[in-house]
Amino acid sequence: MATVIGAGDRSDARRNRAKVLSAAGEAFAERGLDVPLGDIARRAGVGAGTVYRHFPTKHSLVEAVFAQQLGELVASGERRMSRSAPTEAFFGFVLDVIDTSRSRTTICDVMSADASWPRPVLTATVARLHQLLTVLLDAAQRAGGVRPDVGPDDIVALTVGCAAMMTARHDRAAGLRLVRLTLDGLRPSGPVTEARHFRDVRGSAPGPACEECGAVLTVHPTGRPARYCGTTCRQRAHRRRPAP
Amino acid sequence: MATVIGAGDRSDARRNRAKVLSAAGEAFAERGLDVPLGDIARRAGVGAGTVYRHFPTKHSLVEAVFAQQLGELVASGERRMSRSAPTEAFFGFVLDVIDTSRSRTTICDVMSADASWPRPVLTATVARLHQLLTVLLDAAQRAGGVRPDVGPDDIVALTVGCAAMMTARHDRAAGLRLVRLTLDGLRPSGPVTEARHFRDVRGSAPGPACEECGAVLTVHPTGRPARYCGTTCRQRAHRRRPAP
Amino acid sequence: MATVIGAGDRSDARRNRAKVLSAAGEAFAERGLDVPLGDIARRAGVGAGTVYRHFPTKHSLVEAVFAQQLGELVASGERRMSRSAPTEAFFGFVLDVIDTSRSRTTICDVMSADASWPRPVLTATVARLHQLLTVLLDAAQRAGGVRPDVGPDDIVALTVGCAAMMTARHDRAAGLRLVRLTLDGLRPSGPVTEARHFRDVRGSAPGPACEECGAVLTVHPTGRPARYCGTTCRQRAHRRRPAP
Amino acid sequence: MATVIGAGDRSDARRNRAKVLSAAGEAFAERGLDVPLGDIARRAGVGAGTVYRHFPTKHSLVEAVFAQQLGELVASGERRMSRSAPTEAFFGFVLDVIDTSRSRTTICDVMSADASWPRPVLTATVARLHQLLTVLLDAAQRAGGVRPDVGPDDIVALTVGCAAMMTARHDRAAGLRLVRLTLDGLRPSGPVTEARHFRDVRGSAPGPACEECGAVLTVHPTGRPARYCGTTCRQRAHRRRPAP
DNA sequence: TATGAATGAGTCTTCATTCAT
DNA sequence: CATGAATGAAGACTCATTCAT
Repeated sequence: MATVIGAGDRSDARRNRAKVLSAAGEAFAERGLDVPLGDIARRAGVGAGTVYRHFPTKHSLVEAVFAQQLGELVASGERRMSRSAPTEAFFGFVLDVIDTSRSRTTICDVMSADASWPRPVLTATVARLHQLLTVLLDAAQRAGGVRPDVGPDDIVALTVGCAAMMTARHDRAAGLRLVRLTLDGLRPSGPVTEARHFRDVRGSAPGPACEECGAVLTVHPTGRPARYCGTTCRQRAHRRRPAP
Repeated sequence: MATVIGAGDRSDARRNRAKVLSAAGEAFAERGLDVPLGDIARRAGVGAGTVYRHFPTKHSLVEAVFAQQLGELVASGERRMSRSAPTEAFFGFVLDVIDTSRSRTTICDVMSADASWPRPVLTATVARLHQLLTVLLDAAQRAGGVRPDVGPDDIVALTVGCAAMMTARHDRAAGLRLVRLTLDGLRPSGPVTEARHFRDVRGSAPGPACEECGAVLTVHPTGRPARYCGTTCRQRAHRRRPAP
Repeated sequence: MATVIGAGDRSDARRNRAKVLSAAGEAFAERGLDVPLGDIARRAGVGAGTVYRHFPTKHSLVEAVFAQQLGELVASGERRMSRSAPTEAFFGFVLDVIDTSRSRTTICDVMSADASWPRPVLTATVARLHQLLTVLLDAAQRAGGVRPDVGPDDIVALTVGCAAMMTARHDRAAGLRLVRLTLDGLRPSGPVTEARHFRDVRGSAPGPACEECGAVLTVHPTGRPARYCGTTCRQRAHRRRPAP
Repeated sequence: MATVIGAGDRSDARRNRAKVLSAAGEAFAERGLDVPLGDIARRAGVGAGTVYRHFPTKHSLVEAVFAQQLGELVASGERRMSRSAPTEAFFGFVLDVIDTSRSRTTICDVMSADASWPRPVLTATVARLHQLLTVLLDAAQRAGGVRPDVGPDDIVALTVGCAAMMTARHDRAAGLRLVRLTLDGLRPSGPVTEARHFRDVRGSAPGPACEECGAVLTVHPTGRPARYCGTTCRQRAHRRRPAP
């Protein structure tokens, strides 16, 4: 069991650890989590064993890289929170997350759950991020800057999605434009659709929605609760079900 | 020197090809593109050699799987185009792409360019998809159902982003709600932000935009063309630049 | 998970499996369980992957090698049992195990429990061997050819010890001579020591023995049961105990 | 170019050397010679470099550990020699070696030649041990306490074998009983077998023996010297030879 | 000087691809 | 032809040994 090294150690060790961390960050961003550890070592200018001494598993290296990056995000978010008006802080933070995620494409892999990579990783940092997001969102919603019917989980998903947009659109400015388009949907004066009549519910479970298309369902005080917004969706959902 | 088998061959060969294709589709969806070829073969109930007879490379198998899936999408899109009103057809198609991508998570990997997987893959089918999208978008825009200042590339990026949202939000209905929120931003009555005054330009290059925040820039007929919308953004961009 | 291959497969596969098995047997005998798998593969004239196909772990290869060797031993023992007189069969079998163990030195590692190698291995075959030994021993004891106060576990330990002797004494004949000297102690007319008055108890727990020197203790029907054969041994055992 | 430190150096260096030595002894006993050097260093509470300062190779550490342990044995043997009657001294010494080898299982690896570990190691100490053994054996034999037809090499092999027995039999008392059973074969009134007529030859080459079963061969002054004790053994040996 | 960080060759294992049956 | 066995180039990880602090 290799000894994991803390911050109080020898200066050269600390320097090496930092070199490895940043090399890994770059490598992951450029080539995905599959880059060989040897490449990272070479990029950092150290031997493979050194990487290993600091991060006893490739897994733990991934963990450390993202923990650091998320840590920086959280720090910047906390700074914003104390310095800006609630709404501004919230949107600024989300934009920060999205924008910086360009240089670490794989953040999706880490934050989203379908990642093939074992991900009970990062739990602590992710939890901190989530909490910060909740606080910021809550404040922004109380200030009237964000529609009240979205919850933290929605924001996380939107963020991941926006990061993906930025990645898909190679032009940074164009990508940001799309992101703004998307995030503007969060404002209370947001866009209006056929299925727009969201109930004013705080949190991530904004009341019953059509299981097929997601439209908000009118709640009747009596009768069997509706699952779909109409016959069309009921039929579609039926077709989707596997034959018994 | 395996002979690749076309559609005109013996029927059992065609059947095998289909079996492999569907097994690979499932496997990729469930476990990502990294699933070993042997597993796919086993799942398909054929030998590894048989997979190779039909697809000379793993790469080409990936290609074929997504070509087929995109092909189905394109077909459904074409059906929509001929049957529905332009705006409805456009949004229906995009929603289709997003919604079905849940069962093949990796569509991002294939459509987005930063995928670690070599992707000059699918060129043909992707081109067809792109063209269909262009046509649908154009029609919807002409019908006034979609704001005129977005181009096909924007739509692709939005689609990829929305697929990511669906993946990140495990609740399908909640995911769809976010997607609608996002796509509503495409409607002409879309949301309005400080940086909203998009110029009415078709295509993926909607005129000069702030390189930092994406806001549209007012073009002055004389003088040096602006790169940023203001001092704030200029300063930000400056900080982003690596030290010389 | 590589597919492990049974006996009913392709002939070349079977041949390769056999080649690997015998190469591994030789290699383990010559150089211990630590020989690199690559060396075994080279010795067998196959690729590393082939070894892997047949034995998904190095562990399982070790397992298979010893299972086979023990299997052969068991078979020969069973043959002896049906063909020879009990005492002859018993000694013949034990000598067989000891003598053949020269060509597979590491049998100790597998049969003895302190082997650093994970050894819940082989349980089935070892159990069979143990049972055969029990039957043979029992028959020989009933025939009066083996003193009645030893149990199967004693025989296993003696066997392991004798194998070690053979290994330590490079001259095969001289080694066998020592082994005979040792095994002769099993005969009813065996050697006589100060502590020789073993109780006539069958099995591996032949009644109370001095915890220090192993001499058989006289059992008194009353009083506190003795742990040592005398003051000398009690004192020695005391010195051995760690200070409190 | 680490300087090896002798016994005449600073006292803390000597203390460190001792700590490493004892830590290594424990580690080898518990986990075999394969225990990583780093673990030994940690167990000793020193840095890896310190281990290296005292023992320039892992090999030399092993050497030192066993040299020390054997040294202790030799010392105790010499004490016995001067204090006890010859026979008692001999058997006491051998039992000592066997019994203490329980706490350093790997003595077999060091004393027996097939050890995968390079062993021209301990030559000096082993030679001393060997010499002591020879003296003790000789005295015991002259005193009539040990049969005259065994040599020092036989004793070494018996000792190694008995140590293996102790290891194989987890119950210490039961193990000791087996050991006594075995060592009793060394007494002049030892057991008698079909192949028992050992010639009274001192040393490790006690005259011509059957190459197959080890029985002593009658030497005829004329004719071709016999290699086997009879037709049965000749046939067995023939079957053992590899096909040409 | 002692420490423990760095090194890199060597080991096991995987898997895309080829090829004998 | 289909099958699945063989191949061998990587990749993750270990650890004896060296060397900077």
